[in-house]
Amino acid sequence: MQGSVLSGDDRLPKYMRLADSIRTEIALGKRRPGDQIASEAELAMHYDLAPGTVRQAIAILVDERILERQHGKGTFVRHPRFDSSMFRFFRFLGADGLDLEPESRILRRLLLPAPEHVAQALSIDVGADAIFMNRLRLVDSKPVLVEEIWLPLPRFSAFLEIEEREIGPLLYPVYDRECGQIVARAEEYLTAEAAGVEFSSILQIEPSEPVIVIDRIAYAYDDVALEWRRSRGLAKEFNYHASIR
Amino acid sequence: MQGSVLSGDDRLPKYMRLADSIRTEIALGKRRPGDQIASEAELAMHYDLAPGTVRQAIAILVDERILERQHGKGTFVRHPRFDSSMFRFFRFLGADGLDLEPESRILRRLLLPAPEHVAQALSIDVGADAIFMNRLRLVDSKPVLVEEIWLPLPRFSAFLEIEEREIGPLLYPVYDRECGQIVARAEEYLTAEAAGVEFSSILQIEPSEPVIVIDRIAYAYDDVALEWRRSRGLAKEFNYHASIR
DNA sequence: CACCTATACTCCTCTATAGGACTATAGGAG
DNA sequence: CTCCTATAGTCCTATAGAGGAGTATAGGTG
Repeated sequence: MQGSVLSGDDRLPKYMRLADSIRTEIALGKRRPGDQIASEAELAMHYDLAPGTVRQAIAILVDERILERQHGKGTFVRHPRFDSSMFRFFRFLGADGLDLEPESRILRRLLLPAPEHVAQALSIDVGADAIFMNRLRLVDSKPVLVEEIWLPLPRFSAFLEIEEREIGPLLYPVYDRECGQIVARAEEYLTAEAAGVEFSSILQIEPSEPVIVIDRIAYAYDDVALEWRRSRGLAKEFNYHASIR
Repeated sequence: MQGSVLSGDDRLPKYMRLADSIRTEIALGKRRPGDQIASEAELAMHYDLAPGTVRQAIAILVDERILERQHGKGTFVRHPRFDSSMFRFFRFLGADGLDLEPESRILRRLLLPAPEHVAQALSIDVGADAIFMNRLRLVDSKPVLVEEIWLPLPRFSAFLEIEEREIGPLLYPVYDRECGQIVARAEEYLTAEAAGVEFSSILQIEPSEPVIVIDRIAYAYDDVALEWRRSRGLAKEFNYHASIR
């Protein structure tokens, strides 16, 4: 096929409109992570563009970490891989000095009315029912992280039905497989506080000991908020790194 | 001038070698933040390259936040602006709800033998003398942040001589003006802990109250480590945001 | 004086083309 | 069977050029 025309505002540069068009295809689910997109030559032919213009469009999406180029193979929808990012920050070393894979234990999973800050983040009505899950992460059978997770309905209603043993330590693959929801990006907000009575007993520390609190809102490709999560972990195991310039 | 030849390994693509060449000029101090570099057309002429190749080289440096393009005006060495980044994280609001400019009070400034972690970061000998500075940041006359700062000799020897009143709240401009040292980028490492007796008294809080600890190593354009800094601030005023994908 | 216009310089968009480098596969040589 | 080679498809590098768009300035117009 040849001579197809780019949609969108024609006052915008062609490379932007092509990038928008590919981004939209992904947001609509026509292309999933891992899928190969059309080659640069095909896109150029299809939309009647010069190769350089196509490359410029793709460069934008590579920069946004939506696409990934592989020299000699093709261009692919990137697999977002940050579910375990909490363990970029928390390094738990076993007696042998090697990183340990943390276990997961679900403490509660039920419907509850969403509190205000959650409802706002997930764009649902305050007090509307949502799925609430309470999870404990353990390393060497010692608790290191507690999580409060909120998921909106009806998008995640299937998540209440599935067996607990089907839920591994990584939740985002489960969201994809069981509910068809793909997490594309997230925003994290980080602070610290004293553990307090509730969490000190769960984490088996003193109430005055500091914990890191990470709030995360996860979004789909179309920017719909999918999950609200608050994680608390031992501050002394926590180390975050950032490069700034 | 025309027909100049790119230096560096000629197995590398030309755009990379041009980027390297510009980066090196900046590292050597031939170009300073704010300076305008040669136009794309001039560079293309000078090195006998196609305009697209020059643009590709500049794009790399723009991506690295070393250069900045201004449509219609030119391309400039970017001003690194992150000295106040601590106050991206700590938001101190006055009674009127507006952001407050924090004051600075230097508690100590003297030569001391560098402890191991500092010496390692600054690539100097353990126990070698270095400048140590202890600084307090205040908002509304209330202490909110304590800083320990280490600077290597002989690079910063002028810093010991200058009057305290010449040192404003922002140190990096002082490093530039007084010592000719430009901070180009930094690495930050973040954790939290209980304040402890020493810092609780300085920050006027309880010893058990949590504080955020930010270690920062600042580097020049040529990747020489210029400053080691550890800042401690009230955790409850601290909020860090990150986008991940 | 205030305003407009022409000019020159900058980066930006887009076209068109040629060949190199990397990957994968099919088929033949040994 | 293993190894090599040819081939085709992919992204990557580089060339050359035309015109658009934003910025600044000099000089003319009213």
